[in-house]
Amino acid sequence: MIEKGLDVFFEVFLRKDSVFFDKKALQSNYIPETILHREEQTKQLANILAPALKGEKPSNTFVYGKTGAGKTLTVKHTTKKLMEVAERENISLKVLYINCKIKRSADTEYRLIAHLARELGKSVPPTGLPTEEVYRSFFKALNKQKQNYLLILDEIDQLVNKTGDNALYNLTRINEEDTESQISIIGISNDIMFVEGIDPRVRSSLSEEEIIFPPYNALQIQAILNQRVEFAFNKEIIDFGVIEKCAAYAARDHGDARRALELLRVAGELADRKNAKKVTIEHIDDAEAKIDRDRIIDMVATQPKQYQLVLYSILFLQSGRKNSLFTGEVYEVYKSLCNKTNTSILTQRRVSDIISEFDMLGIINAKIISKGRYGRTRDISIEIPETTLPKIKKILEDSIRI
DNA sequence: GTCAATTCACATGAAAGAGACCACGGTCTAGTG
DNA sequence: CTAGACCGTGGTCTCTTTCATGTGAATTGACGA
Repeated sequence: MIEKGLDVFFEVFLRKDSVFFDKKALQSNYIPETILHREEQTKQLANILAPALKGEKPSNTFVYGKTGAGKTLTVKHTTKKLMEVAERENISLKVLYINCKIKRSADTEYRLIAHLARELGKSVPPTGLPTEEVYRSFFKALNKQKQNYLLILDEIDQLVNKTGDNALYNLTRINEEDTESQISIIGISNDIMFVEGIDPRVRSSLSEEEIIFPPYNALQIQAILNQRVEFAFNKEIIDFGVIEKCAAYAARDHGDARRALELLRVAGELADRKNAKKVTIEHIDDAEAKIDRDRIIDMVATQPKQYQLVLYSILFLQSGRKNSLFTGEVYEVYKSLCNKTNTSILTQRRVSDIISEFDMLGIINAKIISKGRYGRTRDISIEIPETTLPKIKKILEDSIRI
């Protein structure tokens, strides 16, 4: 019976009209043919990279801008065009794109170099080798053939924050040594202040050129959305004012185009699920709420057990009363919770760090306050919307109690 | 009443340890010719 | 003789602990008016 129901469901699903024509255009890895409102930056970048076509080494470049400002998109787009010409003209040039933020991919020195070596056709184990060894392997691959490399390090600030500037220093020094190949580095960062913290030698050689991506304003986001809507949705599906609303939402926090596109996509999905003929403003509102909720739920559910215990302690304490709570109290509750669930107890030092990590994730709000004679502590309050709280609690209870 | 010293309850940093992973090379063992 | 199992060594990486130091204002207590 159920089987039959499913069959029907899938068939209906297949034949159902969708508001989407091609959802791909709304996904974040989609590269449109023309990039709107980034002409200036594209030109700058093209100017910097062009020498590569003549076999010269382009300057190392730093690209700044807030999330969703089109940095990655522009860089990818430009290098892609560059490669097309290079291939046509038979110029030996290679572009390596690495996102330093992706876990277990390139977020440490070892992994970055290992990743690079692998890109050059060396097989490097994910761990076990001395970093030196991996460098050697990488250099060897580099020298095997004369070629210019364009190394794009996306979210480079993550790499440096976590592991220091050692890797960057070594990479910039490759060109000083007498090697066959040359490497140009394009660093992409969300954080403008981040260069302040790195070794001056690295900084000067790394940021020979700088390109800054200002955030989009609401009008520009509208234009971008309109461009994507052409491809993504069927004709006349988008209700009046939807684009504007989407753009307004996204422009509200630093013109994040990625967010605007996600909003639109989720709104479309919601409309689909409700069998609506059009995507309306209400769908946008729902989508905004849903994105927020999903984000938090996902974050909470994927936390390690110890983290969940700490979070549960906070929720537990908060639900009992109105006033805010402090680290010491949370730690006491956490300890007893550990005893109940047979979990090893972490030190207060560690729990303190965990609390501050939750603060960074935006799940809680932890302000450091001084209570004078009565010490210094964090003033903790929960940032999760009322409506989502019960669900979060349920998730935590389920995963802790086992 | 005023002002500097004290004190609390943690925050914050640095360093080092534990344990999970993994590669590599050497040794042992069993199977093969 | 050789392939494969097994072990010890040495490496990375993440999560923790340990030890040390920092911090901001309420409180205290000496001091002077």
